[in-house]
Amino acid sequence: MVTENRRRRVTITDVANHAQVSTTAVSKVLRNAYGVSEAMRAKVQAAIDELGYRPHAAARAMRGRTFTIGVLLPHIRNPFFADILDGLTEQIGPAGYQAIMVQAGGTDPKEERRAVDALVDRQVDGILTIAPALAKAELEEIGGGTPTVVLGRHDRSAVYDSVLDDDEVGAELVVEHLIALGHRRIAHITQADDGRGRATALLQTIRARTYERVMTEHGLADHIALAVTSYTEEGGYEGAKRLLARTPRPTAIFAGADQAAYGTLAAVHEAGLTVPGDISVAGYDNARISRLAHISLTSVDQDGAIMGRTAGRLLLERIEGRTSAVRFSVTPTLVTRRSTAPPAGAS
Amino acid sequence: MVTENRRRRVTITDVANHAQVSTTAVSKVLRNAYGVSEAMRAKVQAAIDELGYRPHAAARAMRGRTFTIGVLLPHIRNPFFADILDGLTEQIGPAGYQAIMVQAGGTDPKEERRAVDALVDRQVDGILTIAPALAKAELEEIGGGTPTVVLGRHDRSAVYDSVLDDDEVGAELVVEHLIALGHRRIAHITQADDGRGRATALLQTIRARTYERVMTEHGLADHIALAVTSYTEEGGYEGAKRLLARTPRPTAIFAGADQAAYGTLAAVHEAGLTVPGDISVAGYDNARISRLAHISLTSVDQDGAIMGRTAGRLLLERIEGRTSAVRFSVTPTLVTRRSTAPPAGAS
DNA sequence: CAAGGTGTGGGTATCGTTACCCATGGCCGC
DNA sequence: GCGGCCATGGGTAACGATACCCACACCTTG
Repeated sequence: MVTENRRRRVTITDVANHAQVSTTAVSKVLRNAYGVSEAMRAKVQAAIDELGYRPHAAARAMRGRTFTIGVLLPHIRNPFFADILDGLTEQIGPAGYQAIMVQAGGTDPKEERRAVDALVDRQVDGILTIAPALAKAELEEIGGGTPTVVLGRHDRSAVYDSVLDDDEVGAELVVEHLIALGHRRIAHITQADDGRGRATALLQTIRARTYERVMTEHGLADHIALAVTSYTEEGGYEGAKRLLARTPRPTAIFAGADQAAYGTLAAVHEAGLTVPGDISVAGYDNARISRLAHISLTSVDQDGAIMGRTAGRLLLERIEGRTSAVRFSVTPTLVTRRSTAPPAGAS
Repeated sequence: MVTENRRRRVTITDVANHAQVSTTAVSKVLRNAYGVSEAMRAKVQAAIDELGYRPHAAARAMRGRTFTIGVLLPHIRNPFFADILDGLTEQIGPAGYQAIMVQAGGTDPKEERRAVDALVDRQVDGILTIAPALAKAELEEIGGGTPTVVLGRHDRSAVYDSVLDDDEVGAELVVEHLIALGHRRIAHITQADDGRGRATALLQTIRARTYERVMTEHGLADHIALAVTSYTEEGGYEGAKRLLARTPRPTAIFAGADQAAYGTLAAVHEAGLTVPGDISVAGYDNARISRLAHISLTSVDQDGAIMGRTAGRLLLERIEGRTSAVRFSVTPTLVTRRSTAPPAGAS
């Protein structure tokens, strides 16, 4: 350990001495606890300011709260997560809470579990998991130990809260849009679930099933074409290459996420085809980059900021003692841009 | 506090009882400390596995290490940061360390300081700050208290380590490339520094100065045109709009970061101009999306994974006791793509 | 064979904070 | 006027782990 001229931290005892009161009194002021006179509060606050005292979160964790919310991200490449995080921070910051993030490292449930455990070991007061691939039983175990909000899954649970967008509505919007444009050979790129059990709760499953349902409802069951890769650029590229190799070729590709749509655009271009001339492409998430003129991707917009804010509010409520489970759903909207158009040869 | 059927955590005492040894012995096994026989290690490990024990990081923090590295990110929208983080994780993971991230919330030094303090309060063993806007004095204060690596700044410090790419080389590559293509009216979009002091250490400053220097060296000093906004899509859009309004219009725009280049592309397109027909555009960072056929942005590649790995290595070394300061520099390379071409009217 | 080294295990104080409970004094109501 | 309530402040024992030091057995060496 480097101990050069590392000066000692200011502790609650220093503050207590300086203000001529007990550490208990200081602690009460810090926590806004009951039983503190206005004079006491002022005196202690003055000492805190004077000494530049900050509570030691690790010490707090031994007895009380850490005022920390842990966020589990699958990775930090998806710009949509940034909106969620901004909403979360906006909500919990004023209450004195700090968000810390850990990367789950892909879609491996083992890695994800390790990452959640890292948060639990650090004694966070609440956990927000974003689109976790974990089994529901594991999520419930986590939720049983720490207030938890799960974002982006359609499970219903009694021990944790859910925040999600209505993926069924979103996927329907896209497929109906493409069909309305005149497309019939519409393909879909989805993400594999490496779960061992039923994955009906995963958003990629909902999006894929809805695609199949809407196609079927329109009598297009024979044109269903799925590529099961992943919601990444690589996945979109790989999936599109496979779909484009089919005969007859699809005239539209609905990628389950914008990230995958970017890869799709690259594959289409590489195949010497144009968007939307030869192939229409649509995504899901409405990431900022999708708005750029050069990409101009038709996509489904879900309000990440609201989802993040809500997740924060639900966590604070649970930390304060709520035990009933809540489910909050956002209705998405379709944003049509230049990446989708009627198929060649349509009227 | 929710205390429904929250079962007690397995502690080191439980493990010690179960293995019929002292807690000290268990602690030694956990830390791989000296003075443990092979038999003892096996016995304790068995008890740990059997009980599913995990050390309580907060309790550890009171006396020893937390095995946690804190990462300060300006925000999580820049995909380049993901590469850095992947490199870091790859390096520190096998050593038993976990990375936690906090968002600094823009370029406000106050917010940044708050975020770093949050890490310090959580007793992380080391801190990696990515392109911080903090004053050098503050960074040194932090480095004096916790092993610190600063990424993306050109300061030289005796108390923290630096990891950076040679921004002078990178910027020179871009400007020379554009000049070689035949451009003369080359503009640059840079990021404002809200620092009160000299900002010569900030990478945006180096990139901007180098741009000016190379222009001057080629006798193009009269054509220097700077837009001072920020390294974001919005900043690039805004900056490009201003630059395009000039008379005569520039024929090439060098955006100091890919994110800003995306905004530039949007502004160029919106102005009814084409890339690279009317305007060449180049960026810096070589983000993955820049490789997409639809964007195909000429950019400067800096190897984020290596930078992240190196930062991790340096932090581990410092935690182990190194006190001398180290500076690690990566030499960037230029990746030319279709967004740059000779100006209209050039031979 | 004594003296000292070495390898291994354990006892205990301690980190900074809060939960829990007790002490005190003023005030109220009967 | 007295019992009891309330508001306020403080004392103290934890929380779970590790740093530090000591105890002991066994081995080496002169």
